[in-house]
Amino acid sequence: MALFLSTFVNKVDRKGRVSVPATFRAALAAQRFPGIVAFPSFKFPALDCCGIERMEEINRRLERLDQFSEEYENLTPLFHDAQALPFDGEGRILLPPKFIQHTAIAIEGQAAFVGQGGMFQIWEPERFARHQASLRERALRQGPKLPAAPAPEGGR
Amino acid sequence: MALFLSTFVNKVDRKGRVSVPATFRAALAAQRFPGIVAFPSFKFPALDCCGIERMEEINRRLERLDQFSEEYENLTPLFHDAQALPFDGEGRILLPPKFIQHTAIAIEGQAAFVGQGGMFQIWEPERFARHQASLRERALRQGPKLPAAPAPEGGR
DNA sequence: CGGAGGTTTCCCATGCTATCCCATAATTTC
DNA sequence: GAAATTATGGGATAGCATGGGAAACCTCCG
Repeated sequence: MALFLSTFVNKVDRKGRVSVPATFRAALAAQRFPGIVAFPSFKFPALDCCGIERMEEINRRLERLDQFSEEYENLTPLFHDAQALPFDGEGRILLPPKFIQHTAIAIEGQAAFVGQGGMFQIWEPERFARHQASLRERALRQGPKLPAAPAPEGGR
Repeated sequence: MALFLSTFVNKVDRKGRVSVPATFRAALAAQRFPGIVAFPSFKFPALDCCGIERMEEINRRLERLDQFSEEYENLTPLFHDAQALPFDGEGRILLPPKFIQHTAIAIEGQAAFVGQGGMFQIWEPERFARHQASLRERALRQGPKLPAAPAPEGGR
C-alpha cells in the first residue's frame, strides 16, 4: 500500500519544476505510470495528488453513484481538471500554469508536499501553515474520531 | 503483536543518531518496513512511535470515511507530521530537526525510549522524569482503572 | 514548404546530507 | 572465560535536491 507521510518543502525553479520527495516517489514506484496525478482541491488552494492506481480507484467509487445524479456531476470536475504529471529523469514534475495559479505557488518559490496517508497535497508553504493551524483548532473542538477497526478479522 | 516494555536511555550522537533499544527492534522485526514511524505528541514534548503496520491500520480506518468530509480532514494532521525513520545497519534512527526541536532533545544529549504497550514514546530524559512524576501523582489521586477483559465469547 | 521562435524534454554537473560500512568498547550469554 | 550481541563513534560513499544548458518538438508565419 502506498502511504504518504510527513511534510517536505522543496524549491520551485525558474521553469516551474519541483522535486517530488524521494519517499513519495518510492511509494509510487510500483505503479504503471511513473509520475503523479494532481487536481485542484475543491475547498482549498492546494492540489490533491495520488498515483494513477488510486485515480482508477476513485473512478470505481464514482461509478457506484447514479450516473445522472447531482452527486455524480458534482464530482466529475475532478476529472476535468486532473492532470497526469510525469517525473523527469531526476524525479521532478512540472507544475502547469493553472496549478500555479490555483495554489498561489510562486515560480522560484517553494512548494510543500504534505502526506495524507493514501494521498498527498501540494501547498504554498505559508498557506499550508495557516491551514494546518485551523485544522488543528477544529479537530480539537470537534474531537477527531477514528472509525472502529473493520470487524471481519479484527486485531486484538 | 508488537509489545513495547520498559524504559531505555540512549545517547544521541553528533549526527543526531540514536540506537533504538534491541528489544524494541525485535518487536518490530516481522514488519515490512525496517524502522519506526514517529510523530509529535499532541499533548507533550515527546514523540509517539510505532511500526508501519499500525500506521497502515490507522490509514485503513481513515479510508472508511468520506474522502472530502470534515471528519476525514480532522484526522489527516496525524500524517502531516509523521515520519518514517528507517534503521541503519546498526539499528539506529536519525532524529530529524523538527523532532529534535519538539522534544528538546539535544544533539550529543540523551533520549529516553519509553514502552507503552502497543506503542512507545521518545522523551528528553529529564522531561520524562517530571512527566512521570505528575502522571503518578494523578493516578494516585484518581485511582487507575483497567477496563474489564472482554467476555469469553464476546461478539463485536 | 521551410524555417524562426518559443517551449518542453532530456542530460549532465554540483553541493549537501543521509546512508553504508567498519572499528571499538561495553555488556550479556553460553 | 570465550563468544555473541549491543551501543557508540567516525570516515567513505551513494543518493537526493537543485541548477543550467543542449537537443527535440511544436506552432505559427512567411
